[in-house]
Formats: sequence, structure tokens, C-alpha cells
Amino acid sequence: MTIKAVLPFDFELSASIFSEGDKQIRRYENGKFYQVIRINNKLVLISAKSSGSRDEIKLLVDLESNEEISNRDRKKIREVIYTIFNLELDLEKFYQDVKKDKIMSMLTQKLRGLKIPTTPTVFEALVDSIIEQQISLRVAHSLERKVTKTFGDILKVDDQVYYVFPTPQKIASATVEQLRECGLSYKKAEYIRDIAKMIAEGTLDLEKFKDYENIDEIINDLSKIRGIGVWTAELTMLRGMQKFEAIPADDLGLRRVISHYYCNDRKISGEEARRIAQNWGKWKGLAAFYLITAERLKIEI
DNA sequence: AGCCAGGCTCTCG
DNA sequence: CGAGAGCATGGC
Repeated sequence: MTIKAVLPFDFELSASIFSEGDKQIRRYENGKFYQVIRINNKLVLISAKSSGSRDEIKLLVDLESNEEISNRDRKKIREVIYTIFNLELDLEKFYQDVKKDKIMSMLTQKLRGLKIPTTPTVFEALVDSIIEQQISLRVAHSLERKVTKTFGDILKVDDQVYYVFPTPQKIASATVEQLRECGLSYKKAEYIRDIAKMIAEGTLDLEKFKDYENIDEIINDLSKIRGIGVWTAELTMLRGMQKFEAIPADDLGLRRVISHYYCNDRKISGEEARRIAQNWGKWKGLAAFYLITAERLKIEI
């Protein structure tokens, strides 16, 4: 399967974020990306590498599964890969819109072609965001890994074991105690199980929020759910709904990074962070991702 | 050792 | 109502 990306796109740079973390969940090694996705209730391992020249970049994708893959499945797989790497996102528009911000403009030149990843489902983005509330990312990632390995399904390919993120149904049928054994607090275990239950029962549809034009409406609706505040809603939109305008400006880490590039590392409030983010127009969250990546790669102005 | 880490809810006064 | 406690685990 080959998939064309909207340029500019730097696959190596964009996928490098996956080179850390649990290799049984996502892997990026020697220019190749691996992840198991669930398509029409079948597990499929995708492995993708880039090929092409300056004016055309394609992803070459191999598929492995224990089940027959239909044309209908292939269509869906293609869509999910588009989503994971945001292949249709036109970064040039972002770069144009932030040109007046000298700092961001410089970073976009250094990180040209960096696309932000999106989770295959909104549910996954939401669960991870809840887990990441308040605790350090290091701890959070360890808990996320345990949740995926405890409740996620397994696909074995060539002696390699891969885990896929659990379905809402699987978590809905788990007990709070089982979730707590993954290291979650009692409250977080409840939030996550309750949300999973609502989805399983059909009273909550997270995917529909992708169609909402107005992100404030999404924040408003999501905030009614126990365990979700503004920060969680914003992070979920950015990671799981392709809402690149959403920015979790109250985020401690993000405030630190914004301050690093814009305020000489002085402590800034969420309000100040939002003010600076005004420069980034409808790309606030994407710009935030660029800042975080810039810091990770130790890029200095 | 103890305190803080990409928040949120619940409970007091 | 606004402030404050409590929560989970890992790292410093």
C-alpha cells in the first residue's frame, strides 16, 4: 500500500517521537514505523517507511494480520494512517500564518516538515490525557503502558508481540480494582471506566466531536463529564481530534517551554501563555507541539 | 526523606 | 462561592 503525503513532510523527523517508549506498542527503528491498529475489529500490524523525492513523498506500508484483509478494511487502514501522521495537513499554511512571530518562524524553519501525530481514536487520546493529569509524564507513560498491556489485545507477528490500545468495551467490563492495579488512583480508575462504559452503552460518542467546528463547544461538552476539565479537553482535542487550534495553555510543561523560548525561563501563568499563543492564530496547539519538539531536540534560537 | 510532577473533584467554612 | 486537602508512582 502506498500513501501520498501533503508536502512539506519529513517522515524521519515526524516519526522520531515514536523511537522512545514501549516497542511492543509503537516502534520507530531504522526508518520504519510499526504499530498495530484495530480495523473493523481486526488487528493489523502496519509497518511504514517513506520513499520519494523533494516534490513527492510517499509512505510505503506493509500489512500483517491473522485475518483476511478486505478492500473495505484497506480503505479504513488508509484513513487511519492518514490520521496517525496527519498526512493531509498542509503545514505551509501554518508556516505562513506564524511568519510575523520571529521565534516561531525560526523554529518552523528548523523543524520544517514536522507533522503532529494523532491517535487512531479519540478515546485513546482522552484516556491518556486523564492519566497524565497532575503527575509527571514519566509516571504517566508507565501507567499508560500498563493499561495497554493489561487490557489491550495482542497480535503476534514473526515472534514479535504487539499490543493495541484497549477498546472502551474492554475497559468498561473491567473493575475499578483491576484498573487500580495498573497504578491509577481510585478516582482516575473511576473516571476512565465510567467514560468507557458510556461509550460501550452508546450514550457517549467521542468521535463525533471531530466534526465540531467550534472548539469551545467541545470543551463545554467534555467538561460535563466527571474527570474532564479544560486542560484535559484541550489536550484530547489536540492529540485525538486534529484540532490544531486547541492549546492546553494551563499545562505546566507547556508553560515552561513557552517561557523558555519567549520569556527567558521566568515562571508564567496560563493566562500569559494564552496571550503569547494568540500569535499563532488557528495553529496554537500545533505551534505548542513545535515548541515542545524544539526543546526535546535542544534547538535554541 | 520528602516533595513535586502536563489536574480534578469533593469537602469544608 | 473560594480555598484546601487528597490522590498515584517515580525521580530528584
